[in-house]
Amino acid sequence: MNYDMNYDNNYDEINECENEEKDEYNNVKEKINENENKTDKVTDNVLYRLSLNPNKGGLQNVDKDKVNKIIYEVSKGSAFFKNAKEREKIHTERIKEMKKKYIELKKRTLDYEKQKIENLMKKMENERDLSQYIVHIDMSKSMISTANYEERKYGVRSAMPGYIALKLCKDLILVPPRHKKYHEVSLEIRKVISSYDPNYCPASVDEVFLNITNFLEKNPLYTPSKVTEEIRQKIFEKTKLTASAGIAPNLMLAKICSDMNKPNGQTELKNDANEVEKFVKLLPIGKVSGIGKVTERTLNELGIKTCGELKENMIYIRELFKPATYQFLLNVSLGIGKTIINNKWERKSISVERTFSNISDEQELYNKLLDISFKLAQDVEKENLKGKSVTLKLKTSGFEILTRCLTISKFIHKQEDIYKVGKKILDSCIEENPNQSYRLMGLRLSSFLDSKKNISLDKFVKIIDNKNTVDILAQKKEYECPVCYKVIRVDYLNEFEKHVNNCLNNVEDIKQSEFIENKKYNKKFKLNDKESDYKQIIKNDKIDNTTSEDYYHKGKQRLNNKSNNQIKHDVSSTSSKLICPICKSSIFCSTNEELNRHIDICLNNDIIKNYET
DNA sequence: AAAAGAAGGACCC
DNA sequence: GCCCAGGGTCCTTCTGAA
Repeated sequence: MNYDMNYDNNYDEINECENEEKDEYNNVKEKINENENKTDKVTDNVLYRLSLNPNKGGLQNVDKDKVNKIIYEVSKGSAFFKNAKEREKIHTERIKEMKKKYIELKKRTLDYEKQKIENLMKKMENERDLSQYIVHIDMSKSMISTANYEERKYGVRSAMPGYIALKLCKDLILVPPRHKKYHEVSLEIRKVISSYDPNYCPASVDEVFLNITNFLEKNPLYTPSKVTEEIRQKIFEKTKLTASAGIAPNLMLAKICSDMNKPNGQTELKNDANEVEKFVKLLPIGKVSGIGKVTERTLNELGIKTCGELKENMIYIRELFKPATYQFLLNVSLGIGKTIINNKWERKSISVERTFSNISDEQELYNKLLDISFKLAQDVEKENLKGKSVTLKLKTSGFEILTRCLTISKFIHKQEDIYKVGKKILDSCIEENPNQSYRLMGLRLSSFLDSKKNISLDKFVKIIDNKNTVDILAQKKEYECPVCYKVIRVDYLNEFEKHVNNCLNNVEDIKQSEFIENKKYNKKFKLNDKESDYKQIIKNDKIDNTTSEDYYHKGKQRLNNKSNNQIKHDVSSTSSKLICPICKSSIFCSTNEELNRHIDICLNNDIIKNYET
């Protein structure tokens, strides 16, 4: 079967393929039912979940029949399969509810709403930005670790468990990925690409977005497809790797296009409203990045297979889905996407997780935690991060995933500290469910203290001006410390700076106060037994009375102050007056936002210093 | 009362 | 001989309060 569709010329082919897929799917289903004598819907859907996704590239010429059967037979009865079934049941239930609602909605006329939504869509279409030429380059199919094209012919996909892959393809040799090589290669590629757009954005190891609009302007002899051709050619020369590419007026469409001519070809969607509409109308929703298995099936069950059908049904989508999803789907249905490439990525979390053979023994679990905390601390150090939220992730032997998160008031990065917090969570998990055995454990650090990003003095000055209270260059003023969340009164900025430095230095250790502050956590995780418990867990951590007092107050303060814009200057107000644990100055909190700004400022104390002199 | 934090999911590569 | 990863992001729902 040929899934190599050419969207530029033949749109009908898409529909044909869709039907063929469906037929084939039913075919497999029947065969399995024959063998297994099972006809329940759940199995049916689980199969859908486990089956190959025919939308993805590189799967033409695969005997999907056979592949699906093998996957099914090897998987059935496993804990994984049972879990998939369970999840599927829940999903199916959800869909049933939606359908009911959908039918109800269809009975109503909704003329007014329809009009409204149509107007909105028209407006969006009119404002469609067609001025940009975005290119998406995808190398993944030529270099990715587990499933290359040869293997794919056998139906092997990445993330497939080895034993299944081996059944599919007896001669399969699992080659360990060579990350170094990847790195070198991707550097080469990026070098090439940056000459066409210095602001390109690496979307992943093997994917890149770039905007060639500027290049085209400067080189009028080129056409978009010619530029892309050249890029791919250069990449090939340098790395001997093929790449597929998509050219379109926005990121979303470019990505879809790059998927259409794999592994070594390109597809262009012209910057023309009619072309885009035509393209989108017949586009299967599953092709869109962001619509995965679940959403695809949900929409399918509502009779929506293409973006065109999606567009027709937006009124119902609006009622059936949550606002963010609705907004997303609305854009999708119109083929509207981002036209600006944002290459500024900042990480929000960092994590390590490991799968292992089932463990129920407490001690072994703690050992795993130790290992993982080491690995995480290493990574954290490499990235030079400090965070104050630690999340423990566990997967039971039955493939159920649970995550528990604990946020403390200090930013941590050291292995011992990560371990301490992780252990606290693990303790409570074990207590909750003593004999549970697990097959995976993970730790994540988040809520970072960002020391470099986004801190400019301008911002600070502006904020202060807006508030019309403090001038940065004036003296005897109040500043909010970004670390301790408090307002400091100082005569000179360097005092303030000193304060911040102190705060930053003290960020290191987790003290008892950290845990005490987190009352909710204490309750939930049964940590009321303070002294004895803490002494064991946090060894060598002396309790600084002032500090713990203050943090306690701070926690209280924050809760008290949620909404009010109160009293920045009322020194006598007991509820708002705090002593900074670091510099011992009186401080006055109002909103968290302000406190955050304060943080930025403190972190930037170098700049402040320069400014001052 | 609103904002935030926690837990759970869906998705992507 | 093992026996469906691991690293991220974003969205949604629930909770809750000294």
